[in-house]
Amino acid sequence: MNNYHHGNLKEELIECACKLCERSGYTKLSIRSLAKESGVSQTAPYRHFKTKECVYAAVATVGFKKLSEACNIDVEKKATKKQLVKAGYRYIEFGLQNANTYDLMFGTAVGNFADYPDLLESANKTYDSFRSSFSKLTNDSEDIIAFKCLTLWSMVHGLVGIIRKVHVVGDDLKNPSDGPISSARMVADNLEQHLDMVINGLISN
Amino acid sequence: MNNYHHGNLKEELIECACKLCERSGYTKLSIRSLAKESGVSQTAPYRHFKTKECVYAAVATVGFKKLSEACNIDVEKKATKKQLVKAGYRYIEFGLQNANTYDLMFGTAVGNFADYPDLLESANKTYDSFRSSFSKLTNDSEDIIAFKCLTLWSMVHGLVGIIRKVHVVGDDLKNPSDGPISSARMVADNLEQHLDMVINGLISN
DNA sequence: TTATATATGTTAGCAGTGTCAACATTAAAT
DNA sequence: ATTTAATGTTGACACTGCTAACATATATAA
Repeated sequence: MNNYHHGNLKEELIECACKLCERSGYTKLSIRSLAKESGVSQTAPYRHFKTKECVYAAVATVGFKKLSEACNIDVEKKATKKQLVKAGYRYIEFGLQNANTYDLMFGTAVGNFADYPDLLESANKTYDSFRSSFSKLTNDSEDIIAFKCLTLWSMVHGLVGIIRKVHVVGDDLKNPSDGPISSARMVADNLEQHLDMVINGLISN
Repeated sequence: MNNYHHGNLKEELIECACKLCERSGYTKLSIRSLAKESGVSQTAPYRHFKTKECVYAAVATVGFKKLSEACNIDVEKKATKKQLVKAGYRYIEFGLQNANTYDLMFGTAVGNFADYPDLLESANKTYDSFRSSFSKLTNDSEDIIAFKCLTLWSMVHGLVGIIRKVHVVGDDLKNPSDGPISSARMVADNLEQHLDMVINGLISN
């Protein structure tokens, strides 16, 4: 009960890392700053995370859980097309509003998910519920479902990346001067059309 | 003509940076290693690049030029749907075969393209030729074209990201143990179907 | 209960990094 | 020919990931 041992360091480090990553991006996160924030010595985090990449993996794991919640795909009920469009919309919203965390989840900072069982499981759950919902909209075979699911996922994933990167104004690509969110708003009005169009193509084919 | 001045340092640094970035990823690149490779002092690169991000921007600039070439969209001739599908295919191929460079072009390592005029121009050219080709397939208004173009671009961009990240095997996402290229091959057989499906949806609507 | 083993935290330090200031040398401009 | 600007060098600072050696608290077992 002495304060030599923190008692809850790992959880606090993860929480702190999530906050720091989302606020400033994962490149700005250092083990040392993490330790300082938790009022602990520079190398204490190494008792809980072998490398910095392990910290990234922990943040990404939390990220996938949040993404699942955000999309809020209810596997029990029969999914409708409208629900699916909404899930796609929420996916994009999540990607834009948690851009730095999203980088960690889909970028290269965490090399191989297989090295991080929790992360792998968290990512799989997200995808499974996505695919499971999709399968209820069609009588296609599993192969075709996987195929179409990949198409749709690529669509929303790609939109997150592109929207964040550019304004599409006339003939030019321009960087958003006012942040990704308002850049997204430009597209948001048409976003459901995008999704609807693609989903229609998929489920009617 | 003495060897105190290198004479061609900037070009050599860029070339070297491109090579190192593509080989090992941009995180492994250091100004110092770059200088060493060019046989010059540690801080010499700072005469040509104010910060490390400027080096990244230079690599990304070259990347966009290569991407344009790879897609090989001939603006003069009238584009066909087949050509467009092929361009999409080549886009994905480029993204997979130059994954590390692609990260630099579409990731967050280079913050604001507007800070790097060459990069902005290079990126704009790539997009312009893409959009220009697309516009020849339809009689839609410019707004609709931009809208559909964004959809298609997101599609291929998203596929690059997703294919690199995962194997889709049954119910699970699995990391490719044998690198992104062979992971892509798994999808490659159906890739033209993907693109064809989406493009059909776009130009027939 | 006491002894031991394990988990967790600390201190000191290495090798590497981006970046800057001050200085040296060469090429370009006047 | 002299000045100026461009380019390269040296030395240094603050920061980083990470390791080894040591300290302390907690869990386990005798």
